[in-house]
Amino acid sequence: MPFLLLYNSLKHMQKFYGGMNLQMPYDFASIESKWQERWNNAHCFESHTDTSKEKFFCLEMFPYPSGALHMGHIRNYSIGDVLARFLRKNGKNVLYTIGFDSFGMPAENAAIKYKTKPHDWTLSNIAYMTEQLKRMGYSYDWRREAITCLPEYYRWNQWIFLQMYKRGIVYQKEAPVNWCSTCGTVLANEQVVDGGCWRCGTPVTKKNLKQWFIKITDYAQELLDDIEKDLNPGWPRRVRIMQTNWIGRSEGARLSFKIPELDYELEAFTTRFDTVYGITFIALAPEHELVRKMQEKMTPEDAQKLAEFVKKVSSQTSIERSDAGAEKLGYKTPFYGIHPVTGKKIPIWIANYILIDYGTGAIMGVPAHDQRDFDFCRKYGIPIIPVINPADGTKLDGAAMPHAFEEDGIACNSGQFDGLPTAEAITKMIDWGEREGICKREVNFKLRDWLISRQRYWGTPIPFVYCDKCGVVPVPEDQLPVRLPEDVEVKEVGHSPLLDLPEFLNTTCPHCGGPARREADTMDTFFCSSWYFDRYCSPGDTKAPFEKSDVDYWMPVDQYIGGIEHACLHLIYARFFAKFLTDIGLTKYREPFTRLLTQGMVIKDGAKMSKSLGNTVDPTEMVKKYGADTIRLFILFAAPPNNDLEWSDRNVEGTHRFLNRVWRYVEDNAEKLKEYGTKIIAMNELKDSKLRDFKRKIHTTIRDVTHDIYDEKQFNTAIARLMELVNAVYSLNDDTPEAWELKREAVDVLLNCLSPFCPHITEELWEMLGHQDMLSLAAWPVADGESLVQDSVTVVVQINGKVRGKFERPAGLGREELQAGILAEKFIQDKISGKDIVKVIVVPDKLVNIVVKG
RNA sequence: GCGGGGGUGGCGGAAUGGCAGACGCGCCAGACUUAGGAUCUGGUGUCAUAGACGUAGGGGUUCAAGUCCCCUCCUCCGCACCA
Repeated sequence: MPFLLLYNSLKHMQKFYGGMNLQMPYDFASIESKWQERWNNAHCFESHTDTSKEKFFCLEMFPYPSGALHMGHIRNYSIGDVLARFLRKNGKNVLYTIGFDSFGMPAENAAIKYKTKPHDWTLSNIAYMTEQLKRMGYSYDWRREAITCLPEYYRWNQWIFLQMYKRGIVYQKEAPVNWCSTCGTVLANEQVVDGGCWRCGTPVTKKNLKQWFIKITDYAQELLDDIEKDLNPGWPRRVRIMQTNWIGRSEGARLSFKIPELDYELEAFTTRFDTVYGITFIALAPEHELVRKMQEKMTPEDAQKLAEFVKKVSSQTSIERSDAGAEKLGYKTPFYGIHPVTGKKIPIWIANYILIDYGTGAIMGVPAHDQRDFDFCRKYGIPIIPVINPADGTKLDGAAMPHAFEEDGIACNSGQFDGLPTAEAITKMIDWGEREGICKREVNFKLRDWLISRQRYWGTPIPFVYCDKCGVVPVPEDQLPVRLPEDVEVKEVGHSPLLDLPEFLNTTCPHCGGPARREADTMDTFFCSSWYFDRYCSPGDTKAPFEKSDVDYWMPVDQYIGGIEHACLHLIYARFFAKFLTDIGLTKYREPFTRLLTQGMVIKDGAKMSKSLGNTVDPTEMVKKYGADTIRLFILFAAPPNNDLEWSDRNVEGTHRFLNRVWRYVEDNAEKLKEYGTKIIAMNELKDSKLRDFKRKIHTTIRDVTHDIYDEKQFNTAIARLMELVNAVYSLNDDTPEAWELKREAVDVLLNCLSPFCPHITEELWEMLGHQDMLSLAAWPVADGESLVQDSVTVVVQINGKVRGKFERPAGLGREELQAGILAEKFIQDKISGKDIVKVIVVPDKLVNIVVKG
């Protein structure tokens, strides 16, 4: 009775407040927290290494703890959780957890702005975001969480870095590096996007600094080869192509020009050795080492002019300098190089369009067959000599050509090689050049070594010290971690706070025991994210970054989910790490991520949700209003994972309505459903065609949902199938015991199949129906073959390809039988009377197409 | 410029070469209501009377094309002086 009163008053409230559309027939808030607590107490989602079981490692790109989750995170993790829950229910030993990529610049900026400390700011963000994640009901094994800014984690960054040093793939070099003045630090090549800083967009300039590099280029070929060998088809084509282009392999030859006046041999790389006879100039990057040597031999006035030119070019930002439309600037030096084939004197220029860090930083200029060289020569009046004519017989004229001829053709003006088609010319001329000692076959990559030094505080200290006596000395492994001081005030001083901390900087040399200084630069945070998944396998290990047996069992990741923006950053670094760790015997997989899913952006009002555009939707608010289940379901239903997803408040309500519909049905019919929950009626026991159809619907739903989730990762259609099942349940107006047994079967299947998407409401209803087990751990239903078989089928009849009728037929009729029966139909007879049947196409159980004439 | 996706109702989106538009949103009508922005039922590509036309546009292959082939347009994304 008290319950009834409450219920009625709720109904009244609904009358008055229902208009606000927030009155919930089901109390998602308490249901969701109830089940989150139960899962936690039952340790349901904790996984253990167990080689007797088939594993599945489901991984999501872990977040940067910026303060709060955004919808992009919610989307990413909702996709992952569905897969994790689905596979768990399908008997896999699932590793599914999360962590925080918690080093990096924003913490320093926030520390200045809010007068706090990066450490405190970061950890409090992590605490808040952890609450948000828990509130969403994701089935993480929280014991495995990895937080990269804690010494327990970053000490292994240092350790791995030292292993790389030992193997000779870590080195220090003074080089012109990408500099972001806003961030006050250098950037790796991959972090320069459209000539600007990937983080803040500031145009990047070059700066000469001594920095730490990792020789990722040693792995260029393998990184390239394995894209097609191991990542096809598990990775999206788009990402494979992006990485292939980024690595940028090209085959060609290296040749050299003697410069007698400077006693120097200048090397250049070309992919078009067949055009050597067309060389009319040589061009160097302004940063080339030869520039200094030239200046020494020039008159002071000329040297000064050259210096000014170099200064002008190098002060250009990379956008100004490398934009395809940018003006080509050159400076003619008084020096000549000797053409290696013809022996002619070739003038040497310095040009802004030559890049110091590709090839040798010098080129052979062939204006007739390279548009860039062509533009340059037209501007400075350098001669143009064609050495290839088009295959159609046209003869090119260097003085009259409107643009460079870059296509293949027939060699000319090339001595003994005249008449050869381009492909053959390239091979034969390089063969000849190698025999004559003029050139050498060479492969070049666009990929550069990974610059990992950052002039910042909030990162992993690079474990090296500088000793006046011993030089650069690695910190011994047993002295790790080199701890980052946490109690530090960050100020806007333009350099790392570590430089102002004598207690950090001053140390003793591990080698000689004398006074020494620590390296004050920290590591690029992409170092942290290159192996965190290994740590997930073996969390809390204090003796090693991870236990080999754990990693051998769990790795590689079976499904990785994240944004496309990491295609050429994180996803290349992590692949490189995998290869390195395997090479030193720590692991045995060579590719870390077997399958990759790149989810689309979350869009609102036609633009990516972002704080700067002010079009964000706060997940926490949405969860408060509709519950986690609704938000999860909406985000998975609104679009397939790889598409962009348009946020729609209306559709959120629609999704919420669907869950209410499910709730209402089960609650309103709970007694009946429980009463009849005892047996499954087999298909062959059912006579009524309506009931047989209903039974079939249950099982086709299982079949289709399973396929959509696992094979297609097409969650929107899986959810649509479940909505159809709900509609079917509502529509079955049959009060017989048989019907109730079936309805009970349908509801059980519905709740089970819906549970990966909406784990809370389904657990609650599952329990309401008297189940003793936890739905999250209950086995996924199996479609019963017999129940899938159709009794009858609708056969579409076409005449000349146009639909003219539909007929019910028993399933499984043979071609002839089906054709004869259809042709005998009076309706069809009437349609084709007086015409000749040319041909009849029969697709059993589906279609008959009658081709007629006349 | 090069490379890769896309283009289907009012909207998000479905369709192993075989009934285009599943499912949802929205909209329309009705029911229950004092009331409805709740719920339920029905309808909803376009034009029309039968029927025709419809998947960016044009051509082709096929008994049959949103789906395969060729051309064009539009759009999004990535790379962009890489020798």
